[in-house]
Amino acid sequence: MSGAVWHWTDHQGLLFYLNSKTKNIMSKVRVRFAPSPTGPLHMGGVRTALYNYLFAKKHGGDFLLRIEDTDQNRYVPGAEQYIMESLQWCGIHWDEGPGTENAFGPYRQSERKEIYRQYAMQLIESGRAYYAFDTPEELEAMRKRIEAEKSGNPQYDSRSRLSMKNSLTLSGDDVERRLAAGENYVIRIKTPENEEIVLEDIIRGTVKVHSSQLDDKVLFKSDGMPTYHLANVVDDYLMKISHVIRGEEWLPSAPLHVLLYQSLGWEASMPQFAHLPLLLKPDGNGKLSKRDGDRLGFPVFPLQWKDPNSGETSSGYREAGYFPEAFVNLLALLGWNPGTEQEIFSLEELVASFSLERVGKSGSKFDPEKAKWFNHHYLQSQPVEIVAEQMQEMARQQGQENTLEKLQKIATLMRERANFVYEILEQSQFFFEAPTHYDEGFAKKRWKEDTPEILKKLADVLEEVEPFDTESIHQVTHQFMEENQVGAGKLMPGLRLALVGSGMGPDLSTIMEILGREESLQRIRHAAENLKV
RNA sequence: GGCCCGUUCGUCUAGGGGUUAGGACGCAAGGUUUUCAUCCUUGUAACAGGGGUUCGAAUCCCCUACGGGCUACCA
Repeated sequence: MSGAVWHWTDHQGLLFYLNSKTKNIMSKVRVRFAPSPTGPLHMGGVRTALYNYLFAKKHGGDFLLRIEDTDQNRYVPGAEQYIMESLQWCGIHWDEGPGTENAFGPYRQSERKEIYRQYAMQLIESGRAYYAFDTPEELEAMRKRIEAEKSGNPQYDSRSRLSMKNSLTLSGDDVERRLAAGENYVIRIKTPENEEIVLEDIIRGTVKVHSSQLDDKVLFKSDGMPTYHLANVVDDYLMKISHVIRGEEWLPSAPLHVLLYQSLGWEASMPQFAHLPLLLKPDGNGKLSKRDGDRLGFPVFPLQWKDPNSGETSSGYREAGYFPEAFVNLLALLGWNPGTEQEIFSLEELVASFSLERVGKSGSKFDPEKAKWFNHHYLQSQPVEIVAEQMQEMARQQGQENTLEKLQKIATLMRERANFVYEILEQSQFFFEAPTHYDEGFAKKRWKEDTPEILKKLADVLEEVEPFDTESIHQVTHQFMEENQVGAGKLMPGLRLALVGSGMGPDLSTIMEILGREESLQRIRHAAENLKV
């Protein structure tokens, strides 16, 4: 948390901010989520998007989606679509993005190509950047040389650039000739030699880096596309982004971005930064990565993803049976907390409670067990109609056809013991088919010599129950126990074995109501005839 | 290697000079239940280490250790 930054909102949701550099600037909150379509978004990316969204909505601002596809070599077909579908599934809706027509668009960097060149040229003209003609081999040789000499960082920087082929070392004529001849070139930033770069991070406070540690990063590539660094600064400026909320992996290059704002003369409208702690692998160390796929025993992706190149499929939270509400809830609490003991939050509640000041500094490991607990909660609070519909669909895929009415009864009865809809179905199989075998251990303990006789007698009584519903069955069964001097501990386990096939499950009267008279009696009599211990 | 960031129960975390260091998940025990599960109750378990500053440090400062990120014409 930075001591130098305070902010508060008014009722219009405008954010006034004040920091040590800028004075009393009033601006609308505009944030962006800027993924690269190089594959599926993993849960860490979704969390970044979520925090951006929450922050924007909290302050009545805009949330934009910008596709950072400046690396044409890494483009993966379907990735952009996947990203959008993932956000939509989570309920994270963007105000501006690909597909929305707006003065700030387009929102794909590949469609903004010409814009960047103009600013790269501006930097060249003002002496803040320069052309470089070095080949990959020459770059490699330079790194090796510095490494061997131990004369500094093996990088293209204010020291080494003087021994390279660029518009700082070459004559003006030579540079002109090379450009005219169409020789490959890049544009690099000319990092100041001796300057302290200070940035205020909302989460981390003041971060200082000396410019001598920074290298002359490529801003504009030989293929005519900008690198992330240039594109991101130019777009954030043009799109009037007020806060850059992104992963901690960007912290080391944040000083470069500050330098770019300064060099382009945009320092007064530079956004505020907030670098989020990373999501870590639950086993061992390191940040969670796409490569982790299903290796850890739980999905790392919001939605299932099929890699178009390898054909490999990675599972997603949606397909694993998670409700988007649960996924969003658990993600929100991974790195942020409200300062109260509330843990269950709807998206609306998150919007109301969220603040960057309460985002922690250290990385968090994801706990699959707690994820299940969240889903359990949302399974209980879901309208039972929805649960039944999902059960119907799942059962249908397994070739089972059931009425919604029956499934609703089952869902009501069974869901509290399940974490996922599919678990309800798994634990409810006895509703759909009669036991084909009986749990041996349970039978051994509870199926007594006289159990078949008692059950047959009970079946005869149940034959007459009217109506055949939970209440009547319950009443008649208890009356039966009393009249026949049979305790519940004696009758019920056997009855359960007959109806369910094992020693588990909910209330037997309710089970019988759902099964119906015919099926219930058939099961009881079948067990009485056939089960021998 | 260099630069930067971090470190409270197993995990997510509260707590920011004086607390029995709080909650949640998990785990364990007990209760409820005709069974299993749910549910309820109780319990288990943490300030990385060392120096300071202070009457007093989990909290402020320094060092160490450990972990992480970055170090591409990737984002």
